Order: sequence, then structure tokens, then C-alpha cells
Amino acid sequence: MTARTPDSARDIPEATVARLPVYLRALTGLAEDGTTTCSSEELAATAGVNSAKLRKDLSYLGSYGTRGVGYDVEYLRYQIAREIGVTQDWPVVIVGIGNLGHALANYSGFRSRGFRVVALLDADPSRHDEVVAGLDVRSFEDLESIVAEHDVSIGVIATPAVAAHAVAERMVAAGITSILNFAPTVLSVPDGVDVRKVDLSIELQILAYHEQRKAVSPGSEDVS
Amino acid sequence: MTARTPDSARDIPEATVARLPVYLRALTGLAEDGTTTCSSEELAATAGVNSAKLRKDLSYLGSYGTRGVGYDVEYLRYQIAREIGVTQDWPVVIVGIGNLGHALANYSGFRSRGFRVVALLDADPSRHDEVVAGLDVRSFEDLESIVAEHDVSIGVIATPAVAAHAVAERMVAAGITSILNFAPTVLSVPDGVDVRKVDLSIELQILAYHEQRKAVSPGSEDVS
DNA sequence: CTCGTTTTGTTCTCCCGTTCACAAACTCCT
DNA sequence: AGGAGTTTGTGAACGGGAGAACAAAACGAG
Ligand SMILES: NC(=O)c1ccc[n+]([C@@H]2O[C@H](COP(=O)([O-])OP(=O)(O)OC[C@H]3O[C@@H](n4cnc5c(N)ncnc54)[C@H](O)[C@@H]3O)[C@@H](O)[C@H]2O)c1
Ligand SMILES: NC(=O)c1ccc[n+]([C@@H]2O[C@H](COP(=O)([O-])OP(=O)(O)OC[C@H]3O[C@@H](n4cnc5c(N)ncnc54)[C@H](O)[C@@H]3O)[C@@H](O)[C@H]2O)c1
Repeated sequence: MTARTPDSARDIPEATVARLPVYLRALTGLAEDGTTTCSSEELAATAGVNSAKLRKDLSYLGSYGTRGVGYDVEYLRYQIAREIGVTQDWPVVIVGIGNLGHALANYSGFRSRGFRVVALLDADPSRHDEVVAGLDVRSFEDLESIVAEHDVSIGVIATPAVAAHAVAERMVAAGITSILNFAPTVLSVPDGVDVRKVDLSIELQILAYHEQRKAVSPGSEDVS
Repeated sequence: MTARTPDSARDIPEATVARLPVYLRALTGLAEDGTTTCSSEELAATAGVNSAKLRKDLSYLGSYGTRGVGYDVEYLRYQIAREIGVTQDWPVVIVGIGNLGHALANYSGFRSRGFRVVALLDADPSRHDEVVAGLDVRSFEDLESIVAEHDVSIGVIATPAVAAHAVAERMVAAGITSILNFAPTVLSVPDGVDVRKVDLSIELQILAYHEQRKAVSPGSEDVS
């Protein structure tokens, strides 16, 4: 069962994958400031991580640095972008154009980072008149045709929790294989489909836990 | 330096703390369905985790189950809520009432989970006329007085990235010790202040990475 | 009361991720 | 050309978390 790795396609640890976008952003910032070269120490400081960790992370991609010198900002930026896959544009559909859906649709940070919102879908017909961020809000029934037309593989769920699972199943059936879920629900999906959840309430509750402990014993606390 | 643990205040692993809110939500769901007792197996399935992991997590809080029976839903729910600190109400301020700030202000999930938005602040005077979710949008200059008046310790940053660090420093100076940051910036704060970040673009980029790899070698993929 | 059944709480082992520390490699200066 | 000074890439130690597996405890049947 020895997995072949014919060309590249090394397997990068999940923790590293999660940090690569942070490095990418840090490098973009450095490039905008006119920096052409940086050491692992500088980049690590900008990205807010340990420099040894940064170097090890980058070493999974290859040897893109020069000893005694550092990394070429533009070159490294491209290499990370290529590895993540954001040199190409990823089409994205957003389902559930309520409070949160509106904010997401209007968010310019998607476009600048390799994602293109191709459709906004909502089950409520009264929403369908609306134009948000230059896109019509369309019927959820159009999901399949839109996914097929634009070859969409990434979907965002911003519906109420009760609707989320049905939406997810319909997405998967339509051919979507990556889901970003904002609804506070556990989604169970087939193998081969990735789900990531963003849960605001959980984040606040984690902060509350630490806050409560600070009140009792003002010890050392820190969170990534 | 042997840390005293006079009463409770055991130190719960960070990974466990991050899951407790998930269990809390699962228990609330079970309670609403009329379930009064559940096994670790059932609860784990509802929360989407391994049952051994669930039991170990709960064991950090104490022995709240009954062998051969399971857990009392309402009792366990209260114990977790108490441990996290959401039996009390946490006052929260939101800074930056743009696209995202509006969505957050209108989100009812805060209130129902022990958080109360006490103020909405924005630097743009043209926003100050507005009323969002029953609250006036007030000047950022009012931060200190609001924090003092309501004893706020949790702040949410929803400003553009360039403003985020200045806002964070001002929050910390005002006495806030926990920050939830939506701006794509690394915040450096003094010890004793917790920062958690929510970064949409990073989540999407992680999905894109896995998506790209699926296209090359359709192997096994899964993300929590 | 005793035995069998169920389910918790915990121990043990393995794996992943973090960090330290250092040799290898490159540049620059003399 | 050679040596001093930097900085990368990585081997190795360490710590924490995940999951399997099991003993202890509670309960019910007879
Ligand atoms: N608003 C926030 O700041 C916030 C924060 C964290 C989490 N969330 C979560 O995000 C989700 C959306 O929040 P919101 O405040 O935007 O809610 P919302 O009620 O404003 O919007 C939900 C939208 O989804 C649509 N919808 C409902 N069922 C649907 C279906 N089956 N298919 C397609 N569309 C459907 C509704 O018509 C509505 O427009 C919720 O699950 C909420 O818990 C929101
Ligand atoms: N909209 C989204 O869906 C989304 C998604 C992910 C991340 N983000 C991030 O969240 C942040 C907010 O996004 P947005 O779309 O709401 O932006 P926005 O421009 O709509 O809103 C930003 C608000 O912050 C206010 N502001 C600016 N400087 C301020 C200061 N110094 N003090 C107080 N208020 C100030 C502005 O007046 C404005 O009202 C950004 O950093 C963005 O990158 C947004």
C-alpha cells in the first residue's frame, strides 16, 4: 500500500497547511512595503509564529531559501500560493443570504485571495428580487445547474442551523466537495468531502472560560 | 512554584476547552427533544466526536455520570455551562459596524449563549446616526467609559485590517482582556490578554489546498 | 443476595506537532 | 583564496492529544 508520490504531492502536515495562508498574507504585506528579501526570523515575527516552526513548515514545500541570506519574498509568495492552490480562481457559492450571507457576499477579501463568488442562493422567494454585491440572489433550486455550469467545488453555508444539514446534503449531491459551514451544527458528510466550521459562539465561550479563570487565579494565560 | 488549586480550578487541556461548547450545544439539543438521560455514545454521536474522547473530556470536570446509566442531560449541561462560565452574562463590545459588524450585532446566538452586546462602536461619524439591533452605534471615543460602566472584558474587532491593531491596543488599555479578532492581522498583545482570531480567507484556502490535491490524487481526505 | 449487563472513568500506547540545537551552505570582506 | 559571520534546513528530544482497552461501579433480574 506504499503510496506513490510521483512528482510533488508530498503530504504536508495539517497544522502546516493551516499556517501557510498566514505566511502568504505576511509575505504579501512585506512585498507591499517594498521588501524583496527576508529572513525566517523576520517573516516569523510578521506572521506571529516561532521561526523554527516557520522554517520547518517551509521545508515541506522544498528548499526555497538561501542559507546566509533568507527568502526571496516574491518567489516564496508564489511558491506558497501555488502549493495552496490559490494561483487559480476557485468558484464559490454562498447559500443563505441573511445577515451573515450579506456580509460574506460583500467581502472583498475573497476575490483578492483567489476565490470568486459565482452565485448567492436563498430558499426565501422574497429575497430573490435583491441584488447583493452585483449578484442576483437566486433560488436554492438553481444549485445543481450553477454548480455544473461553473464547476463549483466549494460551498459556503450561512443558513439557520436547522436548514444546514439538508443544504449540505444537496450540495454534496450536486458535486460540491468542500464546505465551509457557519451554522452551529455538526454536519456528517461522505468520505472525500471536507467540512470546515466557523463557530463564533464557540470562540466566545472559549474566551469566557479563560476570562473566568483569570478572575479566580490571575496566572499566565495565552492563546494562539 | 507549585500552583495551588484551592478548590476547583484544575487546568483543563486546551483541546478539551474547545470542545466543551460543542457538548453544551449537543446537550441543549437533546434537552429540547425531551431527552433526560444519555450515554457517552449518544452524546458523542450528536457532538460528532469519539466517545472515548468525550468521556475523557468530561472526566476533567469531575465524575458527573453514573456507570451503567449515563449522564443526566440537564445536570451535565449545567456543569459544563458553569465550568465554561456561561451561567453568568458576559458583556461584549463590538468595534467596527460595517458589513460584518452589522451581522454580528444582529446575531441572536450571542444572547442565547451567555453573551450580551452592550455597545456598538465605529470611528466613522456617519455611522453614528444608525440604530442596529436596538443599539445606537456610538463613537469609538466612548470605548473607555463603556468598558468601565459595564465592566466589559470581552471585545470583538470587525474593523478593516489596518485599524485592527490600534483598536486592540486601545481595548487593552481600557481594560479588555479577551479579544475576538475578525480582521486578517496578527495582533500582539501583553501577557494576560487572550486573542482568538477568526479568519474566513484562511478557512477557504485550507479547503482549496485539499481540493487541489483531490484533483491530483483522489485519496482519502477528511477534516474535523 | 448474587450474577450478568451496561456504561463510566482511567490507564496505556501511539502519533502528531513544537521546539531546540547544530551542521551545512551561502555571502562578504580582507 | 580563505575565514568570519549569517541563516537555512533538519535531526532529535519533548510534550500533548487521540483512541483502544479494561477495571470499577451501578443497576436489574431472579
Ligand atoms: N449573523 C452572525 O453574525 C452569525 C454569527 C455566527 C453564526 N451565524 C450563523 O450563521 C447562520 C446564518 O445567520 P444569519 O444571522 O445570517 O441568519 P439569517 O436568518 O439572517 O439568514 C439566514 C438565511 O438563510 C435562508 N435560508 C433558510 N433556509 C434555507 C434553505 N433551506 N436553503 C437556503 N437558504 C435558506 C433564509 O431565507 C435567510 O435569508 C446561522 O446558522 C447562524 O447561527 C451567524
Ligand atoms: N465582511 C465579511 O464577510 C468579512 C469576512 C471575513 C473577514 N472580514 C474582515 O472583517 C473586517 C470588517 O469587514 P467588513 O466587511 O465589515 O468591513 P467594512 O469596511 O464594511 O466595515 C469596517 C467598519 O469599521 C469602521 N472602522 C474603521 N476604522 C475604525 C477604527 N479605527 N475604529 C473603529 N471603527 C473603525 C469603519 O467605519 C467601518 O464601518 C475586515 O478586517 C475584514 O477583512 C470580513
